[in-house]
Amino acid sequence: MQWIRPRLVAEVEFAEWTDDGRMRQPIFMGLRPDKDPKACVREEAQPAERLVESAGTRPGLGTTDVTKAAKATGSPAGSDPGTGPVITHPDKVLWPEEGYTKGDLIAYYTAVAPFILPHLKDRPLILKRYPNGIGAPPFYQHDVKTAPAFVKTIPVREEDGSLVHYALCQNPETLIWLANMGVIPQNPWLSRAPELSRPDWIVFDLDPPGDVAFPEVCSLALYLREILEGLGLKVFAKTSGSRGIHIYVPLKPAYDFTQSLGFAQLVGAYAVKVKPDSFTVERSLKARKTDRIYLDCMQNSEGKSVASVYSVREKPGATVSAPLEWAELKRKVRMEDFDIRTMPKRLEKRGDLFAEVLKTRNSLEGALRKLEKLLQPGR
DNA sequence: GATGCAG
DNA sequence: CTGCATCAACGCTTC
DNA sequence: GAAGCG
Repeated sequence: MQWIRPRLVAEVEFAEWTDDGRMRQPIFMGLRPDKDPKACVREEAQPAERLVESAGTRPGLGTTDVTKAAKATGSPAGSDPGTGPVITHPDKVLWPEEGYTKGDLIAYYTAVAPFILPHLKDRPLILKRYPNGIGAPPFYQHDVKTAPAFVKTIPVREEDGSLVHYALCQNPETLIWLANMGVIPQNPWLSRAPELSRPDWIVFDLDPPGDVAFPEVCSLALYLREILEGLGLKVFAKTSGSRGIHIYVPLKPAYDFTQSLGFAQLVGAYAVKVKPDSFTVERSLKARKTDRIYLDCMQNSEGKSVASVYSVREKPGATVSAPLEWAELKRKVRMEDFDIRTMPKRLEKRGDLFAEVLKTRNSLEGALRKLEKLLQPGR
């Protein structure tokens, strides 16, 4: 048993709700010093909640205040489902160059929670944790053995027979808890519970080498869009927040990973066939020509993840993965235009430009027929 | 960043 | 009590 | 067989 005194507690009001119970408008009240030294909270590790709840995951209304909740219920903070996340070391600097702290990260995710949560919902998360900031080595965590009650997890049987409990991010509390654990980007699977072996999107990662400028990446993203739309697919783009562009092909969850990966690789082969001086699918860095954009299709394997839209990246400037309208790819957008400070304003102004991704359900049959025709020798 | 275990 | 290890994994490649 | 790659 251990006693923790939270130095600060998050004050977040969750005021409005959509019909299906998702948060619409969070009001981040900032971080408040814990004034009462006696208001120590006993944080007891709990076995993570094992059930996947489709409904009823709605977090507690009102101010999420650990201290108050603990007092009110008289029970240990971690064991009360109505209790919010405990924030530790909010002043810890995670981006040394900019001086951005863990508190900044938490404030960001709180602000964008209503927009990012629908994209994370029901997707197992691969936690990539940076407890000591982006300049120190991170570590990965798949199995979430202990977590507060508000964190839902889903058991997944691994190939070796072992059981791994993946976290699902179903509510704002979990988002804050993750950020507090040093999780900077959110890395969800490409499939959702309960259909974990059926991806509901394909991602093409256009990853430029050091000597290809961003406008060139944008122009090739537009070209890949032409290819995919020519196959009859509705597709969407976002910045990766690192150097490249991610193109999403939303799917009806009807294919397995072998099929979606196979399709992605065929598209990759076709892109290289048509523009061999621009694209490469060569995975080895050494064998890869340094003036070509790496079209990474291998991310579409089972159990892999791609940094989600609105994820903060572990990069200088605390850039975020930002959805783009196709017209924006033709204009002068820069990766650095979208960061931890500017994204909330853009969301307020433009709304969720990736909302359609969750409503679109492409089929692959027709596209595959067309693609096979295009790939026939002699064409 | 949190845990659990060795010393 | 302090200190230290642990916290993933997949297909494919080249060395 | 090990190590690199994303």
